[in-house]
Parts: sequence; C-alpha cells; structure tokens
Amino acid sequence: MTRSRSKYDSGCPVAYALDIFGDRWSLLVIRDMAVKGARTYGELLAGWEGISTNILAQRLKQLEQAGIITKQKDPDSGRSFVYELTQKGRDLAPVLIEIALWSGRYNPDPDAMTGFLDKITADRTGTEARMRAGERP
Amino acid sequence: MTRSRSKYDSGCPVAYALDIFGDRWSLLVIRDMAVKGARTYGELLAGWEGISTNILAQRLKQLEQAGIITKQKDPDSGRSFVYELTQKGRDLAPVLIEIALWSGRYNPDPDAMTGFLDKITADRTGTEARMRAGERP
DNA sequence: CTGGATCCCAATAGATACTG
DNA sequence: CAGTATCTATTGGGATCCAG
Repeated sequence: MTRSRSKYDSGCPVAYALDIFGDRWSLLVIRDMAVKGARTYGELLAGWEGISTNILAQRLKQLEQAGIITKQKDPDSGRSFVYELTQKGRDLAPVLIEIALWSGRYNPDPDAMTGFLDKITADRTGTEARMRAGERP
Repeated sequence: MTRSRSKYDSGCPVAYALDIFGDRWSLLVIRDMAVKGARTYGELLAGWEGISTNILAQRLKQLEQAGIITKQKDPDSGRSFVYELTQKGRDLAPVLIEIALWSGRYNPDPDAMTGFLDKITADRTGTEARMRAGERP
C-alpha cells in the first residue's frame, strides 16, 4: 500500500469498499476467482478481458493486503503459486450477483448472463441467493 | 460515448456493468443521489469525498449517456439544472446495499454505517431490502 | 515453463485555475 | 452555479528480462 488507501475514506461504507475494489480490474479478478475458479497467475492472465501482467501483479498485491485473497506456494508441486479468496473475498459474491442481475436487466446482449449465476452461486452458502433472474423489462 | 465503451466488453455481465460505473467516482455520484438526494451539480460537488469539477462533469455526462441519470433545466427557476436517477439508476440500489453490508461486516470503523441503509432504502420499493445489517463478526 | 519485475510510452484520471 | 482549460500524476498495454 504505497499510497491512496484512505485518500478517499470519508467514513461512508461505499467509499470504504471502493477504496479496495473500486477500479477497473479488481472486481474482475475477484470474479475470475469466484466464478471461473481461477487460482493461478496464468489462469487470471487468461481471463475474459485480458489484463496485462503489471496490472495483475499490482492488483493481486493490493487484494492480498486488503485481506481479500491469500497467496500460497502450490502444496502439490512446490512450483507455482495458488491464490484463493478469503472469507472476506467470498463475501463479495452478493455484490457480484447484484451487479450481474442488474446487467441482466439492462444489458441488451441476451447471452451475457449465460452460466454466470449458476457458477457463482455454486460455491456459496446460498443465504442470499434469491434468484429472480429473468426480469428483463 | 467518445470511446472506451466496449473496450472491455467481454460479454460478462460484470464487465458490462463495470464499463458503466467501474471507476473511482461513478458509484459515489450515484450514491450521493440515491442516499443523500443530491440533485444539482453543486450538491454533488459538496459530496462526502470532494470530487473535482472536471471529473464530476465528465461522469455526469457518461452516466447520462448510459441512461443512469437524466439532466433537465430546473422547472421552477429556469436557472441551474437538476439531475435525477432513472429507473436504471435507481435499480443500482441493491448493488449499493450489498456493498454497504459487506463494508459493515469488514470496515473497522463502527460509525461508518450510521444512517446509510435507512436512507438508501427509504425511497426504494423494498423488494430486495432484506436487511440483515448487524452481522459484524 | 510459471510467476513476476521493469521499462517505455500512450492514454486517462485528477487537482487547480479560470470562465460564461 | 455549472462547467472548461490547462497541466500533472497515475494507469495501462506490450515487450522484455529475470529468477526459481
């Protein structure tokens, strides 16, 4: 955390959250881990949008410092690292779900939602997974 | 929409949404309108974090183009403008709520949530306002 | 080969000063 | 009040380099 944390911290809960993932890429990284099950640097690099290497490395560091993810050596092979969501990170699933539901209502692309909610809810407790997906106006 | 729309559009619903409000300020502007009832440029400028004038102008333009807000001349006085959330914009309330709930669980500042949920849910239909706020671990 | 650091350079975001 | 202009800082893409 070289800088900028708390620069915008007004005490508002939304500002607190945006301080952590309020940028172009952080939430996409979290999504790749929560929805696609991405666990390595390489898998994340190959994400749907194509993040570049320096940005990915920087975001992983920030997310780790914020307690959203952990980084460990691969237990099996010793080579390579494994990133995983913490509870704090997994608890962002409802946020991702609400965003996806909102997009489902307003994104003109009818294929965009395909498979998304199934996957993200699959590893969740289900507490807040009241799916009212097909509400396109 | 001069540029950048769809630059990141991978078809993912989260990417679609982040294309619209996935930056440092857009969601804070929406929050100021949804929670604080801010309706004019001046009210938004005086927000909790202090956005600068050019950024505010730019974001208002983008949000209007995205159909999140509308801009009209003040009906009473003719001078000044009034910005208002559209239905599409008001439908982002669940996203704001989930973000606030998440912050409520993890933001160490105990005062941060004060009054937030009351205000944001006040002008909503209540459909998805299942408040399970006090879950701080 | 995987994970990541680094450098270059283009493009964006942002603070401040100023204007209709 | 509601912005625009200008100038600086930060982000991001792409290539390359390097360590385990």
